Amino acid sequence: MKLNPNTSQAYQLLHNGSLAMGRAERQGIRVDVEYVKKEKARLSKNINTNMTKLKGSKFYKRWEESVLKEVNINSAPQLSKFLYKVQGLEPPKLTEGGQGSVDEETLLQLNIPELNQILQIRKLKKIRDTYLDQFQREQVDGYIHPFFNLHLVRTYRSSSNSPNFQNIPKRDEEAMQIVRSALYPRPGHQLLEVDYKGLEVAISCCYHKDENMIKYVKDKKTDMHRDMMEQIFKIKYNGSDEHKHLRAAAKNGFVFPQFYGDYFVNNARDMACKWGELPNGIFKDGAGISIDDQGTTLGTHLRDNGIKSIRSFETYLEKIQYDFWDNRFPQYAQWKQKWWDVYRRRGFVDLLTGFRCHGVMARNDATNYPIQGAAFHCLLWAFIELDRSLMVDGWKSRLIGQIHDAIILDVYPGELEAVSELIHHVTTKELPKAWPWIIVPLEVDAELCPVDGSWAEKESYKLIA
DNA sequence: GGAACTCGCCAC
DNA sequence: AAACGTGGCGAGTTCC
Repeated sequence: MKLNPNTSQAYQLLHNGSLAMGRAERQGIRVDVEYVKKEKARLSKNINTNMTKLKGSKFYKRWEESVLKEVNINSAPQLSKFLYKVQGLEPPKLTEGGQGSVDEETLLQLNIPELNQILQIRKLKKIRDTYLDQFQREQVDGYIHPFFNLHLVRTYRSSSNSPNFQNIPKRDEEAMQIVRSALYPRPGHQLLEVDYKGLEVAISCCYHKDENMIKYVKDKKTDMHRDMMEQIFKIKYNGSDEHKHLRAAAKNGFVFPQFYGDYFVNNARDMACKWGELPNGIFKDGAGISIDDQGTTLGTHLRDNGIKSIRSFETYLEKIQYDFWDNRFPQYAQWKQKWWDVYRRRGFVDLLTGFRCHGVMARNDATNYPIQGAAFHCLLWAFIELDRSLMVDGWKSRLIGQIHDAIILDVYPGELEAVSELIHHVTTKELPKAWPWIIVPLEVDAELCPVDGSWAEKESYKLIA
């Protein structure tokens, strides 16, 4: 895959982007080194306690007897061999390389207490060895300086390394707390994070111009994921926590994978495993989350509606998939076909931002690359413009990083309001003016940490009053 | 002793 | 007809 900013506009974006990223890299993010050391020690103790417990189990003894050398619970091949060859269990899933998988989803499915213990140890090790270790290793005088690369990704997105600032835990509450509690703004400042809402969906509209999808993006009263939740689970959305959970299941288990090119068989399996009650998925009678005041469970509800097995859920999702592309978003579907045809004829696809993707591509790539790349370029354009503004106007606030569709700043509290307004203006007003091909409104969300507070303490924040 | 590989897992 | 996009990184393993 050849790097090819095909126009001078694209070149300028990379050039100015590199300079802006460089300035953010130089700023860095403060690390509480003492905290990191203490937290690593605490995790180590916790890991040891868990190890001791595990070693006392019959499971572990049987494992020990089956190997010549010492048992290594970090070794996927060793665990796979023990479970599927020695113990003779049926692998619920195979890896890419054809071995019995021992990833989290698989081990949960096997439903063995010792495996859950291994998962707990894995999680703590990940926090300690991937994140805290990295911060300690990479910090200089109490600051890390993550790199933000613009020249490494086939889609013209960015990447980050040393340490990677773009994969800090967020969803898992415990991991999020531990890791983000290590990161701070400069003394007397506060961290601010601004992210585009549904940026890739919005940018996809600029390519395919699907009227129904544009309506979803433009009209705040509509909600694509809520509608899909109602269709997939045959439930009227009521805003309860349980229904929010199902909305997220529809979004992350069907809608987004479909956008990336996945299909109903995988969707059905994933949703049943991830969001259902194991080991029998959402279809076990009486299992799963309750969906109303009477305590009816999702499993029962689906059975009442004729969906009695993963197989029948699959068949049902197949219909929904065809409806999704044939009726709901037909213009998006046509665009995907057209873009693939264009790639096969010419051997490349162009981005709305003046970049060109060459090289061997699979069908999904030809549509995913231009969307992913152009979406990031929106962020990059705003980043450059904000960097310039903050510098020209002599603000004390600084840009310190970027996560594909989000910008992270180190803000001087006295400038918070002015900077907020500037950010809102640049990201949602100036960008669409500069790039007229952006035909849907862009929105941003923000989160703010207390003055001298860590990144774990962020709370939702309105950019403009 | 290091390169290249697999596997697992974190983010968008 | 086919079937999930982009990264970085750690640990284990194999090969040279």
